[in-house]
Amino acid sequence: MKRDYLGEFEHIVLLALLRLDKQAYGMRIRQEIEQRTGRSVAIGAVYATLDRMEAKGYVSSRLGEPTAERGGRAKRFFRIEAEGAEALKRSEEALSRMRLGVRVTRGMA
Amino acid sequence: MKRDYLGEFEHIVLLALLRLDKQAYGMRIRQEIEQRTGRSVAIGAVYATLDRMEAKGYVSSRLGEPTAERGGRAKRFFRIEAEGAEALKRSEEALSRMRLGVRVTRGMA
DNA sequence: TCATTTATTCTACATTGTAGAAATATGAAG
DNA sequence: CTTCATATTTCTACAATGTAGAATAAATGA
Repeated sequence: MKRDYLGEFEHIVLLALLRLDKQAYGMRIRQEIEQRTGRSVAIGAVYATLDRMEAKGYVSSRLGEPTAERGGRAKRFFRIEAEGAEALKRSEEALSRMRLGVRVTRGMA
Repeated sequence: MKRDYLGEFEHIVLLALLRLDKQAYGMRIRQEIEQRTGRSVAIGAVYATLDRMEAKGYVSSRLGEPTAERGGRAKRFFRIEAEGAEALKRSEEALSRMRLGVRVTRGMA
């Protein structure tokens, strides 16, 4: 039952990675999503999603230098991999084609 | 754990409803999604998703006239309800805000 | 060493996604 | 009226994704 496109939250997390670029680590990703979308995000949800996408090869991670400025554990930075970018593209294109010609944000009913 | 936005497939199905308008019944919805997105869709997936969204008040359904032209069971037509339209709008807007300023379909890596 | 801070990891469960066989309802043919 | 072919929905079971929050870890400075 291997899927080749993204779930809703996976989609949002990948967009956050692109958006944050080198700054993409768990806590920051969560903050970015909360600020942009206005919805609250459990930190566990972010990591679970990232871990699963890493297992699929969609993202990779590396530990940052332990040079935090005011204490605290080292950051784990994530970046999108080619397969993740492709899945993102597929999902974006599928939605885009479904949306073609329909008014989605005005007088939908 | 009540969600106020859509899963990926729910999202696509709602877009299909808008797109098909009065023609929106299970088999046709499936066909529309397959044609637009290029992915194959199990008919059970369509109904399960529609049934769950109906339970949430996102869509409603009514049975069509049993006046099929070449035999076959009556169609069950679906339409999007106000709450579904709102959820769709929220999902679209969340994605849209996450996408703002990032190149999603070109040179993403 | 302890308190504080920042961040990740873990565990458990809810919701959504998926597949395909089974069932239902019709019209047409015999 | 019985059977066949067709169109469509319904059902069942399981896999994948989403979510929550407590627990744990690692670093700093007093």
